[in-house]
Amino acid sequence: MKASYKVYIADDHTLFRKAMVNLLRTFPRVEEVKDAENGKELLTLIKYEAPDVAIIDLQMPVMDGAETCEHIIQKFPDIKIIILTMHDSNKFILHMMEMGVHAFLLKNTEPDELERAIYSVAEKDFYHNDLVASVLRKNVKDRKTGQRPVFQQAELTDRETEILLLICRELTMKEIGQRLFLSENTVRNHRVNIMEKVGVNNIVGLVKYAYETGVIS
Amino acid sequence: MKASYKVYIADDHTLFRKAMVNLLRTFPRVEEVKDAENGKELLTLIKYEAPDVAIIDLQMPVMDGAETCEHIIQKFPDIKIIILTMHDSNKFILHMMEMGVHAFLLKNTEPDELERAIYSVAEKDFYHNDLVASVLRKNVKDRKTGQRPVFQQAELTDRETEILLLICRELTMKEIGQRLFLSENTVRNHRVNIMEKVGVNNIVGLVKYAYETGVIS
DNA sequence: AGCGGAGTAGTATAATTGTACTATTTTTCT
DNA sequence: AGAAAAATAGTACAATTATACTACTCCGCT
Repeated sequence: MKASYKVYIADDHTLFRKAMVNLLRTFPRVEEVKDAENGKELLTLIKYEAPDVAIIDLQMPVMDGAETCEHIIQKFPDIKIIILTMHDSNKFILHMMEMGVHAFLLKNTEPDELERAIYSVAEKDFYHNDLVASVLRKNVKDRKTGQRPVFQQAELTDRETEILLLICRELTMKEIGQRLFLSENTVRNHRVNIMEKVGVNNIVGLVKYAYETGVIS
Repeated sequence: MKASYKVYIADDHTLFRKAMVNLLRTFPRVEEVKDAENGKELLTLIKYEAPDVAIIDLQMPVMDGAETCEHIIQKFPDIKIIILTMHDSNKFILHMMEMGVHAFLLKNTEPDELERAIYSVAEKDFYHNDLVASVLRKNVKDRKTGQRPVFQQAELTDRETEILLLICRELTMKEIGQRLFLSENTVRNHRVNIMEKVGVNNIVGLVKYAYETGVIS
């Protein structure tokens, strides 16, 4: 067991990130802190020198949390990952647990829970908390009601993402078809496929999905 | 000119809030920092002892940023207010400028800009930055294109907010009617009125409005 | 050479939303 | 007490979305 750890943090909100750096430096067993604005920047830092723990915001532009984690887990399996997220409803959590992420914290946890989580993932490989427990519970429920389990969540294709973005811009299928030189029917099929994939059954669910996964804003 | 200031901060994300408290304490001319989880709690603190500057997250549950500001400005006109917001697209900024808010910062500003803003509002009553400038520009554009100017934005009634929330939970008008013991028609009328008020013409616009103004998540 | 995924396009029907009004009752404010 | 705002409920029609399928083409992979 190491006495102290290198911790990196990636978050696009500078104020939050810098404040977190400050906070992390107050933790006695954190010896070094670096910060990155997005996933790409974090990977650059990591290539130069690997940390013990990486704290990653799930909602980021440029390279989002999920994508960043995938890279890190594949190329730097020794780095422990703590995900920060806004919403407990997050549909990706289970998927990311399977991927091998080590902890999930809501942004409204207490600083000392973060501290405990850091030491826990560094030493015991995983930090189990209420958020994780509730996601597991939800997954069981989903299976019972016959809904698509969260971890079967498929990624959207480029075309699908493009159409989702236009839906979120308040365009109808007809308008999207005109803009992309596609049949209205094709666009509608894409939308149905997207709804299938993300597990919702109306347009409101799509917009929420877009917000919650960082596809927009 | 005072040598140092009392600063309070209200934000529902504990981790961010606590980290901000830490950060604020590193500012040499900030002598005291207190934090609150929401608007209501902030007002309680203020009633006990008024700060020089209040930093408020626009997106909060319980009592949101806009509501909190209104209270503070009316009852404690000496307190300077700095608003923190995620999105630069925020429809309320102009309205709140008219209300008398003293500064607006995106959550991705640098810590030292926050520091400058605190001293500026405390001494010169206002902190003018790019965000404010861009909102003013947008407003001019809106007037030109004949769109509803941002500051004419009407507030939603309690019932309307209640229904907007249920719409965002992916319920249809029928389901909302059943839940609230209302006619489906009544719910639909409310929705039309909401769409009128917020200046959109479909449900996607409503959900986006809810996200961007902090009505949800 | 054939399989699977992605993208394209279609038909058909049911359900819901969007638009445009009128009208009554209740609450709130002055 | 009277006016204004909010909440309630309705009708009618157009447009869009939701559900459930089939079918063809193109491209990359093994």
